Amino acid sequence: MLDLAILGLLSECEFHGYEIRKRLRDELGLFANISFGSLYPALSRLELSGAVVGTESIGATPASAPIPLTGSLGGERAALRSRRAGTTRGTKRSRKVYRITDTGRRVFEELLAAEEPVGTDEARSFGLRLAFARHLAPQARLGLLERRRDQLIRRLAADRARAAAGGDFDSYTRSLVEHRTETTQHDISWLDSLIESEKQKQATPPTDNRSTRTVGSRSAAAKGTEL
Amino acid sequence: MLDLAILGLLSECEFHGYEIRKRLRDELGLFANISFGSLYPALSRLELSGAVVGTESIGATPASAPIPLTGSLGGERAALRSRRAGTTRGTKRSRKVYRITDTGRRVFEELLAAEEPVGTDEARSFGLRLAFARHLAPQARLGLLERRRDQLIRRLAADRARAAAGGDFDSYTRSLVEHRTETTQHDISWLDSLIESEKQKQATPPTDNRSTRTVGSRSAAAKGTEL
DNA sequence: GCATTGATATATCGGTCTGATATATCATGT
DNA sequence: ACATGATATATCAGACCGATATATCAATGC
Repeated sequence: MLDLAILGLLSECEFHGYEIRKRLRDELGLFANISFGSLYPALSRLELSGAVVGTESIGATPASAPIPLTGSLGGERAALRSRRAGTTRGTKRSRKVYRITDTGRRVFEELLAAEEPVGTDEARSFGLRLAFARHLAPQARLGLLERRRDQLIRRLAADRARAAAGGDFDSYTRSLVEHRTETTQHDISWLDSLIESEKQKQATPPTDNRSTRTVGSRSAAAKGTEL
Repeated sequence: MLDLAILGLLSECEFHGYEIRKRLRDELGLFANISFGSLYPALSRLELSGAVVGTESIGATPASAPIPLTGSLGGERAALRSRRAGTTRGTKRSRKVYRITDTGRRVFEELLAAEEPVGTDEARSFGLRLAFARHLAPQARLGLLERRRDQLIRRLAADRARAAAGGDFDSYTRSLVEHRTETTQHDISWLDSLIESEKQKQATPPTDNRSTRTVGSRSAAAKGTEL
């Protein structure tokens, strides 16, 4: 889960731990606030397995900055300032910058294409994979969408069975189940439109006919579903 | 989290571990498939702290069945059958039946009324508390709903900031964030209607004027929200 | 000037939950 | 007779979270 997110981030740019946390929090909103107690062990794990390499970057960076692309680090400004002021001592603030390796890219693609674990944070797992869907082969992408759709269909069936059978719910519980059902239906419609637009894209492979519009948004949902 | 769910279940009836798992899975759909690796430790924890007592119930139950209320246990049928067949040996299948104590009820109310942890499984945590909302004081119930609403408002703001600022998303990521935004809006509307109907209920406390209809379903959402 | 606050940065610890696995009893179908 | 599957409990490694510790530095206030 975390490994996939980290590798996905690093596949585009190199970062240090603290920055990875921020990106994961701000970029997609799928990870509220990754704990350092899971982030740093994850980075160690990935480094040990050779998926990433971490280089100790101890300030005092020369003007030809190999500073990572992040343009807003207090440390960098401090380094510049101290150099401008004539102090030769760079900042001693240590940052370990991580870079993905070829092995890492392979691992990333494996994780991304892997069968999703069921029952454990399904929504987050799917969301994360969808956010990196551009790295998937078209056919694998379609598989991802359809597996997620199946999950939701099963959930809808379970919710309906609950509503039909039991029934000894109080009004709060009843409202909870009702709302869940509606939400699941909405999710399924969304997936239907994603799947439809994905199939359309694959049907016309060569000429990229102005299909830059947001995928699956507001297009009539696939008619089959029977909600 | 699990403790709250377990105590809530046991507050109505006594169960053994396996049955608790089933109920948690089937009843609300909030827990997909609780792992025994968390369930049994949780029960031990609760027993050690005096919130529940577990009595080893080794089959051979007399006909005046103090069998827990679950009417569908293979073991029970087996016991009956073996008795009918003249065998004095009851089933040796051991089950540990857990019963909530007064301490446990107190702990349950504390957990239920406690400030929800943020960021960690917010949806599940809220859903669980809503399912037990009947055990809350009206004012605490309103607090629960309004805290949840605040969470969602914050999420909506964050998602909009993401959509506004960044913008270097591919079509999949864009669709993901769009869909999340819609879902959050839907959740807020739902909470608005729950809050509205809760306030209405509290405004007219004495005469229970036919308010048995499902709470907050289909009623015009509170107008203020500005979605 | 200098102290407090807050952002940046890494690390570790205890505790909770998951997934896998082991072990056993019993019912049912073939 | 034998396999399959539901019932029932238990344990383990590993992932993740929340809290906490530590340190550097910027900005703010007095």
